[in-house]
Formats: sequence, structure tokens, C-alpha cells
Amino acid sequence: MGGGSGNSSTLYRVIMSTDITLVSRQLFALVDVNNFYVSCERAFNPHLINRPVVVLSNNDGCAVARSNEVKALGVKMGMPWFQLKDLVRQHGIIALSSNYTLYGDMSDRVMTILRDFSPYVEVYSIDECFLGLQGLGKLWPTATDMGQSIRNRIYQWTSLPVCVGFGATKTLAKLANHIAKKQPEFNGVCDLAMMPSSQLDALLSAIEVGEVWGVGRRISQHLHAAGIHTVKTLRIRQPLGCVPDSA
DNA sequence: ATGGGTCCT
DNA sequence: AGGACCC
Repeated sequence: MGGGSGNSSTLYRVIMSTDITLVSRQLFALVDVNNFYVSCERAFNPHLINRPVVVLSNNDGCAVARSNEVKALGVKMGMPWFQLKDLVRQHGIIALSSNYTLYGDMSDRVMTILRDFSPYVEVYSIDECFLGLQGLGKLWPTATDMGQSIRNRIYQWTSLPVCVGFGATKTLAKLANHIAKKQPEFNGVCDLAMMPSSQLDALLSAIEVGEVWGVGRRISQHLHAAGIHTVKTLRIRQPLGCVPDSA
């Protein structure tokens, strides 16, 4: 589900691409399957729907996918089995070994559907895909309509639930996807590119910097030390710490 | 007692 | 090789 890195150039990229004052006419979508491995298992075993389900890594060593019910019980991403098994017993969690053949096949189906929406697809991980949407014309009245169309089609053809985020950069599209996933009132689709700045500010001030793509524990710590806690502040305080090493 | 990647230093 | 980040 993806790679990453942590360093000063990452910070530079993150901060620059979070700065919506660098307005371009570019538009990206990020489509992401919710709880991907669990959703794949549910697509073929309806008994798993509405139950707490966790999918384990290769040697059943740790949790790599969690249903919402399991997240609510406090199971963390990457949690090792020895910490997990008590919770599994106490709460009747269903723990499954991973089936990568199935997930790869489902991933291919999703990506094939997405190629009908844009010729510019970047498969970022087994369950995530960026779409470049610049200059594609107006097949949908708004990006949000397109996002709902993507959701509906993928659900109808694969029974997998996805969320869709739109933004002027990949980082913003990813953040939009995050919002679409966390805030049910968005109905699984969030477009940050067409959002009034007052609403954008309200949203971004409620999101911790650590939620931004590429900002992990280490960079969060540095940002906190600089008094930057929310994505709204990260945007405003953009000049801080953004000088690349070569400058 | 822990998975599998990528990218950077 | 080890660190940081991603699912």
C-alpha cells in the first residue's frame, strides 16, 4: 500500500503542495478503497459484513487491515499478534490470514474501472490510485458528481466501497480523501479544489499535521516545536522550514 | 514476541 | 545499513 520517506526534501514537498496559494488549474483525484483487504474478504463472504474483522500480515504476524468495528475496539495498524490475540478473544474479532491473490485480482478490477474515468492514472498502491483530471472536459457537472459516479460504479461492479478526494495537488487530493473517509456528511467524496476558503479553513484547522501524506511522527514533532499543529497553520506558516538543502 | 514495501542519508 | 514513511 505504498512507500514513503522522511527527510527535509519530503517536508519541502509536503509544505509546498499543501499551499493552495500555488493555485494551478491542475486537478487530481485520489481513489482509495476503504479497509481494502477486509472489504475484499467481505465481497466474497457476507457473514463478515458488520462484524469486527482484521486481516493479518504474511505470517499472521501483525494486523494489516481492519474493519471499522475493529478500529473502534482499539486495534492499531501493524499491531503484532501477541498484542492482538487478547482483544480477538475478548470481543469475538474475526482474524483472517491474508489472501494476496484475491487482493491483487480485486485491485486490477478497480484500476480497470478507473481507467474509464481518466487516461492519466497512477496506481499508487494496491488499493489507491491517482487520476489526473486536467483538461478532460466536463463529462460531469462537478468533480463531486464524478466522484459519486466513481463510487457507484466501483461498488456495483466489485462491491468494494471507495472514497474519492479531489485537490489541486496529489497531497491535497489525499487530504481530501482523508476528509471524505472521516466525515460521513461528505458521502465519501470531498473536493478541496472548489471549496470556499472559510469552509476550507474550518476543515484544515481540525486536522493534525500528522495526517498529511509524508508527515509521520518525526516531522510532526518538528512542526509542533515550531508551533505548527494543524494543517491550516501549516498552510499559513508555509515559509518556515521550507528552504531546500541546495539553497 | 512484529509485515512488506520505497526512498533518502 | 538504518531511519522515516506508507499502507
